[in-house]
Formats: sequence, structure tokens, C-alpha cells
Amino acid sequence: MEIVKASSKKEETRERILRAAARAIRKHGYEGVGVADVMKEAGLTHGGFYAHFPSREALLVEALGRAGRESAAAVARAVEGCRAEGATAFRALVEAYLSDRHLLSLETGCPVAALGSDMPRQPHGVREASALRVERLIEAVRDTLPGVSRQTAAVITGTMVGTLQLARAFCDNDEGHAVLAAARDTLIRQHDKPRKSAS
Amino acid sequence: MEIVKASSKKEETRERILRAAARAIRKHGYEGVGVADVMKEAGLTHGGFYAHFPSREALLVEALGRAGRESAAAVARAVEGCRAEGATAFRALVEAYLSDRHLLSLETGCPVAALGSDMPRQPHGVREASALRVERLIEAVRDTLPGVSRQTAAVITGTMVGTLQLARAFCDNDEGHAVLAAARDTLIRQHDKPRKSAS
DNA sequence: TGTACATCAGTGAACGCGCGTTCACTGATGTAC
DNA sequence: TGTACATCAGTGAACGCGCGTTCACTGATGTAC
Repeated sequence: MEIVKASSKKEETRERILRAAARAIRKHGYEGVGVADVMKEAGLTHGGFYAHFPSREALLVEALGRAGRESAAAVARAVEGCRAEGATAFRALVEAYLSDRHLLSLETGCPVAALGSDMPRQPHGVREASALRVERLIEAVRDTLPGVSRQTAAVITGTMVGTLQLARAFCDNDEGHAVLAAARDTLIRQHDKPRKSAS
Repeated sequence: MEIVKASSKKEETRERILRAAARAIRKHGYEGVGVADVMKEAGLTHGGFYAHFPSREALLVEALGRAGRESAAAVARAVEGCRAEGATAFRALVEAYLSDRHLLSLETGCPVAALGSDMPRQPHGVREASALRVERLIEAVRDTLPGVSRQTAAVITGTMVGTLQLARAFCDNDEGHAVLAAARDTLIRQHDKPRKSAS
């Protein structure tokens, strides 16, 4: 047979480390993730780190993947909520991604928006993991717009990521909210096809 | 009278340091700008730095302003070139900002695209300088679209910044070029009003 | 014109600090007999 | 059931290194007389 589903104490610890790292990478950026800080956040001392990951870089790669999946799941939940109220998938996605909530929750939000401008500067492994996150985000957008080309989905994704970043860059939060609202309206007006409507 | 236009040797040195920092901040990010590296790039040793700037943070603030003005000037030149061929100001701006050239020239390009996702994490002074760069970029976009609201200009700016970042994040450059081309087409189709055209 | 001196931009050694990584050790857990 | 031992997750001191910052010094420049 095979050793399956160990779910040992060690694995649980590894999970805690990864969870802490997935938050830290979005809150503090690639450069801001310190081994000692992450371990402390996970309730451990720094020395034990290397029993779980071969290097800080390996942690970044896994943390990025985890952050992407966490964020996708959070958006999916929010989309579920909006759809329940009769919105199309696209409208629900846009309203969740460009919500005031997402504006404020850097550390649990989309890693592409949180880290986008630093992706080209990363070492090879981290860079590849970053590019994969971008691909997945574009696919997630495309999945809500039947019949739309990959390139169109990429431009919509760029609008979402870019406007969220600009909104976060303002020192004044009100300005950020206004930009997000404008981006939501624009995207929905341009791309949303309500389920029932004629002429 | 007043002491004007000293343009002393010291000022020239300061200019060299600032020029090096304005490149470094875009190439390596806020965290990647090292005092020693910048001084070396400027042909000096690190110790002399504090005769020109009170701290590394003060350098970042000034370097960001300089990077923004440099990039705006470069875009303005490119716009000039496109306009000579009869394009509208907006079309010229979009084609310059989303050009394959800008995709590849991180260190001389737009600092908002190069640093956007790190802006919310900066100390107060740097953060304010960053927000100002965002404002200016939005204004520059708005200046090419008479009659357009600030919020609409902000969304267009977000699309430009976001798609450029996504394009740069891909490991494969061809994918980046394709996304940029799609973004150019989309923006021009949506917002460009050619000078002479009826119905 | 020539000498003495003040000024000051830039040098390079040194500092304290935080970081990623290593490693000898601890102490809890579970297995062998 | 009880004792001896192996295993191994996690600890914490130590390392080398690079960084921002300080400071005593150098050496070129220009002014005073």
C-alpha cells in the first residue's frame, strides 16, 4: 500500500506556518516575510522552520499558492452570496473583488493585487508561482463570462487588479471607495449581460 | 537679491545620486534600493550619502518624484511622436503607455506600474509621495480625454497600470505582448473619439 | 606672484542591528521486550 | 504492567552577512594677505 493521509501533528504545524506565511506575504510583501516572524505567528521558534521547508524561498512559493486558493475561495463564497440575490456570475465577481471589504483586507485578499508589481523581480521559482496565480485569476474571470476571449478576460482582470491597487494607494480611503465604485459600474455596464432582457 | 542657480559641483553630484535612485527604485522596488548600491551607481562611496540626504527614506521620496516626472516626460515625448502621425492625444497615450517598449523598460518606466502594490506598505512620507504619483497619472490620462470625469479617468488608469503589471508578471514575454495589445485595442475602441468622424 | 589657511565634498573604517541558516540539544511520545 | 530505548518535533544559541548610519579623516579648491 502507501502512506496516505498522515495528518500528523507535524503536518498540522506545517499548516499553521503556511497559513501565517500566506497572510504575511500579502500584508508585508515578498520582502517583508521573515522566517522568524512567520514562525512566531505560528506559535513556534525560528529554529524549527527548516524541518518543514528547505528555504525561505520554498515557503514563499507555497504561501503564494495557498494565498491564491484562499482568496479564490473567499471570492467564490462572496459570489455565491451575490448570486443568491439574482446577480449574474460576472456581476457577483466584480462586486466581490471590487468591494470596500476587499479594499481594506490586504492580508486575506487577492495576492495578485497585493504583490503584482513585485512579481517581475522575484527569483525564478517565486516568479513562476506568481505567473501561475495571474493565469488562474484570468481564468476565474473568464469562467464568469461565457464566450469571451482569453485576452478580453485578461484586460478585465487588469482593470480589476489595477483599480484595486490605485484605490489602496490613496492615503484617503474615501477616494479609494470612489474609484472602486466607478470601476464596478464601468465593468458591469460594459460586460454584464443580465439573464433576461431584450432590446 | 538672492542666491539663485548655484548649480555647484555638489548639486550635480546630488543629481547623479537622484538619477541612480530613480532607476533603482523602479528596477528593484522600494525594498531593493540600497544606499551603498545607489552611491556606487553614482560613482561614489556610501559614506558621502548623508551630506546629500538626511535618510534613505528621504531619498525614496525624492526618487519617486523624479521617477514620476521622468516617466511622464518620456510618455509625453512618445505621445508627441504618435500625434505627429495624426493620432488623438488619448490614442497616442495608450499606445505609448501600453507599448512593448514600456513592457520591457521597468527601470525607466512608470513608477506607479513598477511599485503600485507596495505603496500601501510604505512609511508615511513615502506613502504620500506615492499617492501623489497616482493622482498625477490619473490627471495625465484625464488631460487626453476632454470632458471625461475624474472617476472614469481613474478606471482607465487602473486598466493601463493593471494590464501592464499582468503583462510583466508572465514569464513568457509573448503572452505579455498579447495582453498589452488587447488592452490597447479595448481602451481605444471604448474611449477614443477620432477627430473627424460622423455617424 | 606666492604662501598660509579655511572650507567642505567625498572617503572608508566602524557601529549596531536584523536576517536566513545551522546545529547541538531537550523533552515528549511511542514501541520493544 | 513496567522499564529501557529510539524517534523526532521543536528549542535557542550561534554563524555569517548585508544593511543604514556615523564619524574622523583626506585632499582638492579657493580666498586672504
